[in-house]
Amino acid sequence: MSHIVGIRQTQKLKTRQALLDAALGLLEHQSLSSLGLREVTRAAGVTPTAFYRHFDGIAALGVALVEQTLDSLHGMIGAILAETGDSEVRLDRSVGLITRHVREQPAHFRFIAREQHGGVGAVREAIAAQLQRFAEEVAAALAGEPESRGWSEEDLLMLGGLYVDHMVITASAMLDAGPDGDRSVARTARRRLRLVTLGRLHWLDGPAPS
Amino acid sequence: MSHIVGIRQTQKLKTRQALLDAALGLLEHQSLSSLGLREVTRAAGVTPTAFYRHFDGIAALGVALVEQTLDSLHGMIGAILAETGDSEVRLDRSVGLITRHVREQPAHFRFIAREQHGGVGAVREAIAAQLQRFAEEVAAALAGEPESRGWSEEDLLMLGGLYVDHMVITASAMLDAGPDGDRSVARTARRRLRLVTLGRLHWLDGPAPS
DNA sequence: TGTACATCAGTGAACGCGCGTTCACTGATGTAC
DNA sequence: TGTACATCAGTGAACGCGCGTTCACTGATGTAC
Repeated sequence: MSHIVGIRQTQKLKTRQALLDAALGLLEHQSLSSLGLREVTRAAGVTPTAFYRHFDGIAALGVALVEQTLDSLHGMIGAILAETGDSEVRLDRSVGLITRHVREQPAHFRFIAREQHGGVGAVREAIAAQLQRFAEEVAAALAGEPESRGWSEEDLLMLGGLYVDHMVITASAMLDAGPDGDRSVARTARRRLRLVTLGRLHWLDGPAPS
Repeated sequence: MSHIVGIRQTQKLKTRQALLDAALGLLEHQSLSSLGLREVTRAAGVTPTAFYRHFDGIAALGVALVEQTLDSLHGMIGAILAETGDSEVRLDRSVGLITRHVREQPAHFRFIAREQHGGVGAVREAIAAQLQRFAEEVAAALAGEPESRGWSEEDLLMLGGLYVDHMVITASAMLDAGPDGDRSVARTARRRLRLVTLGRLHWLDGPAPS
């Protein structure tokens, strides 16, 4: 019981992380299904054989990458939900937070956008499950706001999902646009959010949803 | 000048189409960047060498596939825009049209959703250009409606893009959900559209957009 | 219409290469006493 | 603390395989006269 973490385990985790980091870097310009095991180990500085001490294969590494990557998105969502104040200001800050995170962690967002509909089933499912969790978290936060009085669970989840999907779309658009296009993408994202917010405020005016 | 189309040209086009069809079929379960040239020619029933009579490489085939595939989406968008009548009914019909098209041409939608953020730059750009065109078409159609009085060009384009993005998201969700999930995905899609429509109707009530 | 030549879509053999996976191994770390 | 043994993360050689691309070719189609 002596060591809580031994030298061995520490080193193993370091190698594992090196593999994950190397993979994420390589995925900037290709997709997971074309990523080679030898390519990853070469970039990580270990032999191909060592890979199998950590993952069954590239698909398993992809799933691990989903967990790790979505932690960073989770922090961002938390920060957005913590925003308070006038809705126009909040909306501005939300888009600002997305912009900053995308610029700080471009590889993470690119990975999620790319593999969300990518060729590796297990990874697609892992991403879908995490984004679903995010949508539920957003829905739960929305439920606490006065604007949501009278909303059904289902409608809150619909709106939460809409926000999450838009976050991914906006991040992806920023990546495609490059730093020079940030302002323009942010401008459009703000307008889209404003439109959705307006729809939200008048949701209960309309005909009963079917 | 005798023949408008000779036997040779006809046969060549047939082989080219066989390559495109074979590729689209194979892309159901993988992404373009992992698709092999030999794999495609094998499925199309020609030798690997023949491929080069039609395309420079897999990326060029991908771009050709974008053109072909988006023609089918274009028809769908036209059908949606042609819908008239009460907004609740239109919205219902639009979602119905998407559902039907997705079930009839699943490979086309899957390809677009997957490669929109995929690993092949030329293909990503081709898809982005076509979706931008679609957004402009939708914006032009929206401009003619009475609900758009007072809307700026920029806002119309923002809304057009929002509709197009949602069409892709909905189609992708249908594919992921499988036939049994169609009803539930359609239900959520209708609500999202309804929310956006409500936002549209109150767009000019809010503060001046910045 | 018939003939002689040109074109060119598709063939089949060949190439060098990097891939994923296996195996027996090494030597540092961990454990029992 | 010291010793003897067990564990196991990472090594390095080897394998068979399918890949993309090249090349000279064939024979049906097209063209000129």
